[in-house]
Amino acid sequence: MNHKKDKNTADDFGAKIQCFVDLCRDRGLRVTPQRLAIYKALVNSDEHPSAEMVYEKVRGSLPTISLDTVNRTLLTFSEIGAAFVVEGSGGARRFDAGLDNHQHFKCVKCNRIIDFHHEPFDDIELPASIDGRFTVSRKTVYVEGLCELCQSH
Amino acid sequence: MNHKKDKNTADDFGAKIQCFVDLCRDRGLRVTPQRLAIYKALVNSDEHPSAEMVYEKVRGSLPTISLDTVNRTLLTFSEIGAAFVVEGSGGARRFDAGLDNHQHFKCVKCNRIIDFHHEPFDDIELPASIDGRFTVSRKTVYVEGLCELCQSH
DNA sequence: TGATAAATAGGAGTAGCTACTATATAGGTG
DNA sequence: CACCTATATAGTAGCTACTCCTATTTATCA
Repeated sequence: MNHKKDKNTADDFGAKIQCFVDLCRDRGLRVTPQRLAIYKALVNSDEHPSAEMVYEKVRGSLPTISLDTVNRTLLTFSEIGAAFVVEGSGGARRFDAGLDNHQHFKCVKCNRIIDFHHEPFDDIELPASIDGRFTVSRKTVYVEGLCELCQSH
Repeated sequence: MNHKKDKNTADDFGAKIQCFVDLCRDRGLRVTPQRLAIYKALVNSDEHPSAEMVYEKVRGSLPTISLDTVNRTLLTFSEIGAAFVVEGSGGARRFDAGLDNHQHFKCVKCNRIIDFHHEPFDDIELPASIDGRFTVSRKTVYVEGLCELCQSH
């Protein structure tokens, strides 16, 4: 279930890297030592790191790498599908008066957050592994994509 | 369905404000003109504003208010339950290699993001109002609360 | 109405990007 | 297999979104 709990076997790991290299070539991206190191650091992390966290890891093998390269590279990865940005993270904190039950759709282009309401989502049943282990204060369905204004470009 | 589509009637609005005033008093918080103005701006907004956006609105009636006050006040509101922070917003961008289907639990105290996997969540059915209107690139169940380490304090 | 604990304004400091430019290099080509 | 060139990188500067601090103001209660 937890795909990162134990160290990946050498074969697993090699396969993932090969996959990644193929993906880069496929998209016409060069396979640089920086990109490889950043990808490895990301795959070997189980904390959903920020750019800063990846930067600290990668500096072990590439001491002169810059934080900007790490950030840019991680964004590039999310464009080619080698990684993704954890939902809602990044950018300014947003507030909601929370007057009614609703869920959020976020446009990844213009950053608008649009409410919608689908009753079945109002009371999601969490598995016991979560409910028992953590104190849950909020659970919701979260949707991302392009809003109607931004898709017409 | 969309609770903010039309202007609230004067009565609705008055009731909300009264509710808010009662809540403040209940929690021993003073009802200041700043707090009222900020709350009104939030309730009348349908964009899930950032502190900056609320700041711009409130400056109309309180030209000398500071951004820090707006930020601090909005956070106070979320502590007393008069508002809440939109899931995942705020803080640094976080990355995920996305090798398996999984959902995220975020600890609001230590900011760790912990994977969990519950198969029924892998393919959530969105209502037609969303699927038809937007280009959806990502949909997930998102859970927030206190992790096992942080609840023991 | 006066006292006081709480709240605010303003400014300084910090984190996390983001844009820019000169240098370096991956990978195709002859 | 050395060269060429478009792509990528390092380093720096600038910007946004907070966050912390302190002096001043003010909502509330006696």
